[in-house]
Amino acid sequence: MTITKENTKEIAGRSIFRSPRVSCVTCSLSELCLPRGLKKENLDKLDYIIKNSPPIAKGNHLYLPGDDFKSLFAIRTGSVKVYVLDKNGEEQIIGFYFPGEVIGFDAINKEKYICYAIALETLSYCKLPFEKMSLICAEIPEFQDQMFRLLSDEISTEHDLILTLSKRTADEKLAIFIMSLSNRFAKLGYSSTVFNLPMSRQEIGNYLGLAVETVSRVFTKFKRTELLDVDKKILSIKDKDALHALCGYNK
Amino acid sequence: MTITKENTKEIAGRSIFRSPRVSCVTCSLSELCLPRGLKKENLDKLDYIIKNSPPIAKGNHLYLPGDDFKSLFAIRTGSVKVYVLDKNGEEQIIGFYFPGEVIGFDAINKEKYICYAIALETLSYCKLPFEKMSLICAEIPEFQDQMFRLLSDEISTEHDLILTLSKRTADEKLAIFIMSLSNRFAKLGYSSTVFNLPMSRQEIGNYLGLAVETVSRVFTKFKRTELLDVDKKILSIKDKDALHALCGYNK
DNA sequence: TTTCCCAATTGATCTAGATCAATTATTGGG
DNA sequence: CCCAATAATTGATCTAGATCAATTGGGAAA
Repeated sequence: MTITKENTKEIAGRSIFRSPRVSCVTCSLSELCLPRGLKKENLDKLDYIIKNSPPIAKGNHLYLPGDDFKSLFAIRTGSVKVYVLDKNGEEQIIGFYFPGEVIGFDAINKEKYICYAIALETLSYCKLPFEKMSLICAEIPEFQDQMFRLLSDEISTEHDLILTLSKRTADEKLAIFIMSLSNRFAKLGYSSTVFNLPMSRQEIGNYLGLAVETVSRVFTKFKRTELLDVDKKILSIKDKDALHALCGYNK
Repeated sequence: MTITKENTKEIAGRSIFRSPRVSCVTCSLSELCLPRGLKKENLDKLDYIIKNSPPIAKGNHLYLPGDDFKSLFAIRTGSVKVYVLDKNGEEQIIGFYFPGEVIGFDAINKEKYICYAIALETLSYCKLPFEKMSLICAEIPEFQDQMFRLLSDEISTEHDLILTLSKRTADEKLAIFIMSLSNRFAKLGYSSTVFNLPMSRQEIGNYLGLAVETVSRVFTKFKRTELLDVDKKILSIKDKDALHALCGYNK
């Protein structure tokens, strides 16, 4: 099946789903997201251009490859999977993204999105029009700095993934993956030890370059050796030190 | 051995090595490098801040992890290997860079370099002081655009590497590697079919997540099947189509 | 030129993780 | 609530590529 914007259903704008107009000034993510370190008056400028979009349901796409690049997207709640399709139509996952994280940077150069971005669960997000952002960058040095930092951060994250993929065993890959989630959730103020896995085992395997069966077996092994518990989607870390040790320097 | 700036010898500034002051305006790489698409008058501003450093010899480091981040580096001639050391002190190669390419982006966020960058052969480069670059970005919109494009490009390149590392066979990895070099050399105006490999087999393997022996065996196989010839460091592509086919969508 | 030292190649064997296969949850649609 | 489709687990086997081992080749120093 070819995926198009048309066959990914948008949630109806029913009042129950209609989020209040959220501003960067009051957003709980402002210390993680784009606004980090910006002064109040600059935040207002940002608020002026950022479009606080209505939530979309699980399974909907934020963008598709080939769409004209207009905006970056900041995640407010929920999670996103970014992937491409290879020559055989096989999904190849590039990353999972959570609240406070910004996606779409890889489209800047090509002026088209080159990946698929799909909501793994009900998703609310802010749309960041890139042209306008560029203008504000030129105006507010702190904001330009912050943009460069975000881009740089994305590059660092991918360096880490590169090292994980090319030099680690299945056990290490999964430990690194879990610790990465744990750390990101902790930053968001959630528990670092008990959390929900919004993606399937299949998707974890795909992302880490492992077969599903291997992911499942490593989870079973980690349960047996009391590193963690995982029941369906709920994961709880029982021996953080041991997991951390498996990660080596990463994470 | 711990690597420090001190034990990487700088080439003496002997007249034979002293390069003429090269400006972006006259540089043959200006259509690939930072200046791409900039108007003459803006190029002059760029020239004013860019430091055209004296060449360094093979084996010298451009920067070390932990050094304060001051500058990006644009390669003028020669090639650079960027790597980190893992917990066991093992080298982990992040990338190889050639003329017209810019390195150091991953340091912006941390304000420290996080990788090693070493010259694989005699290297000439331009030093791009980041603070000053930021100022020019705010002044010249085209220049800001170009900076964003370069960062975005780096992210795309790493996406490609991620896909290569996690989903490809040894044959495919090597084909992708060779085609990537071929394409980059072609852009520089060099032959796309005959070129020099500035890195060792060991380094190719490290970069692609393969053992040296595997790299050697795949080269032998490619020679046997007439895809290419490789004698020591000189590689010549004999069947570009077949190599391209092995790459799938990449490159 | 000779010697030393790595880099590269080639062969033999081993193993982590893939693939194939079967079974048992789970989930979502009607 | 039921059923069909899908996700996850577990077991058995296979294989690409790692590892171990030995040999060859080439370049730099004297």
